[in-house]
Amino acid sequence: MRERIIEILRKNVEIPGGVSFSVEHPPRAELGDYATNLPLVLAGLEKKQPQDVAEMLMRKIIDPAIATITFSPPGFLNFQISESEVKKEFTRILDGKERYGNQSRLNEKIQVEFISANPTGPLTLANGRGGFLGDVLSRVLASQGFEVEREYYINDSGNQITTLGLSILAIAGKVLDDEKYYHGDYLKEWLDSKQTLNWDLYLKDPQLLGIYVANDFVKNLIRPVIEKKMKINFDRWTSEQRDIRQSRPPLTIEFEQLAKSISPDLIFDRDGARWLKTKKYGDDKDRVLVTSDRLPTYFFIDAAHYLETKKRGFNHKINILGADHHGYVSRIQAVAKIIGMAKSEVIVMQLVRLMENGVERRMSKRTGVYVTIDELIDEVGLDQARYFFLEKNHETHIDFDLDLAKKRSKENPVFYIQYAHARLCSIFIKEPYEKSDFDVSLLASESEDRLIWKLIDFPDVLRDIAADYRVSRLIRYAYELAHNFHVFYETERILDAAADIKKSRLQLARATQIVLKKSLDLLGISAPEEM
RNA sequence: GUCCCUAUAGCUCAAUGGAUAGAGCGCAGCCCUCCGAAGGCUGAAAUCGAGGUUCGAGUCCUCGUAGGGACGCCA
Repeated sequence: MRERIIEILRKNVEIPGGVSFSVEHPPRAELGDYATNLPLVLAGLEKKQPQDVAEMLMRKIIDPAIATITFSPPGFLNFQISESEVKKEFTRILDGKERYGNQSRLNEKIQVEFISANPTGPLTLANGRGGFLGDVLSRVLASQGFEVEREYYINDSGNQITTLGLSILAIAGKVLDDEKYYHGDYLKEWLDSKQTLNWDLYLKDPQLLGIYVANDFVKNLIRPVIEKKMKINFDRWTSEQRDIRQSRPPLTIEFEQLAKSISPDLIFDRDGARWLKTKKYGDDKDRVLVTSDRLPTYFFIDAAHYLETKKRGFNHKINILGADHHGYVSRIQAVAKIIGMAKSEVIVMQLVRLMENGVERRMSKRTGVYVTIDELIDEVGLDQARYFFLEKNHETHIDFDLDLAKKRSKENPVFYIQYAHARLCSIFIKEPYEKSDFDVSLLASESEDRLIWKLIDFPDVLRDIAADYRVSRLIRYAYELAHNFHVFYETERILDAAADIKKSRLQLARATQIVLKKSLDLLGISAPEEM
């Protein structure tokens, strides 16, 4: 509906290009359904009084969707939407059902890479946070017409894999233990599950053992948790080893040649190493591609990975990373520019701190005492876990209160939303839904009006999320929708109202059920029919 | 030392530069002869500090203060 207002404004008024103005709900409902600051904006531009501009605009804006226009100081126009237009939008919900709020296909491919945890152990809470964000964001983007690929990148080679192999050797007593090795119980469990191992081979090549362990971890510790516990599915599990390092012809060489073709000095040798001049693209220093030991760095491989993504037709990539990677952002964005990817975004998730009895419990992959995401889901439930992680914007730190999360308290916001859905379902158990005509003018009480407007906002919410990736908006939306419904339900009678009113209220309840269910589906939170 | 994130009610969080800063928890109360009280309603309570930009700043800029994080030819 907001887009419709903007359209109407542009159709009736000549607005210079590049001028940005707002269309939003006014702070108080009695002012109108939508408000714009256009008079203020244009007055500033044309050096006129906002009120004069507003009066001129009020004469010009004519559209059947707009019933009345009023001016309010210092320079806003308030619109009241006509009843017929409200009914039209309302009907779109009932007819569109679960497709309400979707946009038509755009023919634009986006890759969302997320989680991509090191395969050296089970998934942490931070992995969980990024996972839920990527999952919901992918679904919202798909609803807005983008062709989305969800990618999990397995870092199954490199130094941390060698360390993993050495860690097993240390636990088996074959090499001396070291502080930098991994020490979690899961390593011992892996070792115990193996009858015989070719120690001579692995002592000679610890990375070989690391690859073996990492593959097992992905297969047994990571992938089942993602798919079965977190209920997240990926379109592509990309292996660093298989898909990037062993690509023929080598992607790394292709990247290097591409960089050289842009400018020969982008690649240079210094101190026996090979460098990429990322500084030229906004990084604070240049970065090494090949070490003086002639080994490609993780960064070089990642550059090759970006190139591979681009070559498969993606001109837009969203990469969701943990907070510890923030120093990595500018160099990978430099790569995106070099390979000519049109849009590249890196979302850095801020930390999750685990609080227990008022004190922080350290999370570390190397101590083996941190709480894993599957453990958390087992304790608090998937719906709760998703809600807690998605509730806050990705740039805020989360203090995850374990005690509170474990408590299945009645005041829980998840139950609040689910209860609204269960209440709706119970209405239609008593009175099976039938499509019928209805009269919006009979839904004129404050609680009904608010509920209707909340429903109509839904497509705008999805549109906003697709633009700024703030998935927490959808959590808020679902909560507010549930609240508006609860108020409506407490204030107005549905089943024992007069026949014509009942008919209209049942349509309103139906529309609410549709949108609430869809919101929960997008969030990956279950919508129980009874509880 | 450099860089990133954060600072709003007792606590956890909202608020595309817009009108009287909103919720939940907690606290003090009220509402089931009535479609599900896992609900509704009422009340007390807040923008870290100092400048600046703007018709207008919680929001943008500068400088402080405080908390968290990152700074390797590791990944």
